[in-house]
Amino acid sequence: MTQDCKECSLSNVCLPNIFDKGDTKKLDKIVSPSKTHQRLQSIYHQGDDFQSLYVVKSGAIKTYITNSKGSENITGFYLPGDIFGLESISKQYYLNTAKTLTESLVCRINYQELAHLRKNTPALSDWAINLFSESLASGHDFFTCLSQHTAAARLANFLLLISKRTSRSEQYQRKFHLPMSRQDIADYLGLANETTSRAFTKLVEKKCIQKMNKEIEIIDLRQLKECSNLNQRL
Amino acid sequence: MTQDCKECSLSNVCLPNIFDKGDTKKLDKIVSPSKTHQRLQSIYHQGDDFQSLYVVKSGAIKTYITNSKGSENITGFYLPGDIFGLESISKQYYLNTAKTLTESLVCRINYQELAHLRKNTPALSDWAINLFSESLASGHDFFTCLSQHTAAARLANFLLLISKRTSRSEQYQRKFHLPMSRQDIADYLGLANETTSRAFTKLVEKKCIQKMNKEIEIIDLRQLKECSNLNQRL
DNA sequence: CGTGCTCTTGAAAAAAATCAAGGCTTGTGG
DNA sequence: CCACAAGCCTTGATTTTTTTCAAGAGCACG
Repeated sequence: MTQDCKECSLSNVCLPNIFDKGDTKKLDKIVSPSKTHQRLQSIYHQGDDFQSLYVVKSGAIKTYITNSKGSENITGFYLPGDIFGLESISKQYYLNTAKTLTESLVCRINYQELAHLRKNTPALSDWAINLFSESLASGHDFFTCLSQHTAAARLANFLLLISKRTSRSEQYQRKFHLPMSRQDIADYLGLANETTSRAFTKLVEKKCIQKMNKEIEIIDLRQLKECSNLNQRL
Repeated sequence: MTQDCKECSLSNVCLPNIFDKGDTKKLDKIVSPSKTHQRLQSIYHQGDDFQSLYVVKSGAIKTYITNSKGSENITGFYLPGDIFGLESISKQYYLNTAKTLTESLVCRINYQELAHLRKNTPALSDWAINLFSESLASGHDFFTCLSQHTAAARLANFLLLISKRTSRSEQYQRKFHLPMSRQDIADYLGLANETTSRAFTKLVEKKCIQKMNKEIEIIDLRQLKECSNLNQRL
């Protein structure tokens, strides 16, 4: 399954206008044709040699490390348009394992070749640096999520984040789909899955949200923000 | 208090060998002379326009956001050699507030001018990208810290991280100083300060560590790692 | 229409937060 | 140099929250 980056529906998200029409050919050399992965398939493993960055075209990805008790510490969820693998560049091995949550389409970018292309294309460096900063910013959001004390506050925070990221803007998407299981959310928030489930129930009882399995609808955004405990001046 | 970057004891950490001797002059133009900040002084505030990155020369810095209950969610601690402010580049305003934990010496790097210099100095882009990846990797470490369930596991993780960062290598420093208060650690780990204090006591009782106020000594590294619950294959 | 999941709920046990008080440090001023 | 005050850290007792263990409900799929 091969295709050009310029044909890609995500091209404006992924590589915004830094190449001329002709230049996308250079890109096609370093980007492997995107590949369909079945549900729960690993893309790379913790400890593998770092070679490539990846972009989610469709579906959803989780990255996690396994702790000594055998349970997963989830370190990130990635949705369409997101790039993953960035944190592994400096150590040259993957710091975590990446696995699909649903059937997903993923492009692979050879990092060596990207770095080489960057030398002759200064704009590519600007793009990369901005991308990194966004990635740090989204990590920042998740920190605040985890440092909340109560389960309901953590979950409210989490839902707000996913809602915003689903919309790919500063707006909150009112209805959205959670591609991950309750257990994955629990592993991400540092809670037991039962606690996560009860936190969902609590948010429903408070009439902040409605849910139909993995379909979430925010009914009272203001109150959900209140539950999240975040200072929403910003 | 003015000085050259090439005279700086951190120069190999901060800007490793990418400039010729003469080239550091270019740098001196964009780096403000490092400034002494008193204890608990703010360097920038959440929401301020983003203008500069900062490097810790001595002392220690915390970044935090204030939640709706008025307590602090700490998003990072920065030790000598660390750069902070990176997560604010993409949004162009500071995502958090930075404050000194102790009297500190901090350099300010004007970001606009750095970006400009980068255009003519490709090696600077490589350096920047590596720096970002390291920053993401260290955020990654902290995720795993927060997603531990028990207070003692979180604290053990935290101490291991600080120990490693203090040594500025892959080694764990056996004796080290914690520049932050117990309350700061608690705000960072998402715990009450009493719980943090009790977790310290527990690690001492288990003979993992010894402590004298803010001076920590690891007596049994293996057991401390066990407490941290991390899978230490890597 | 079962079978195997995930998700939810309940009850009991464990952990953490809260409230309260006392001890230890540090810094200041007599 | 000592005494005292303020703040930080620790500990205890109680309340609240979360985890754990157990079981049942709902859904997806063959």
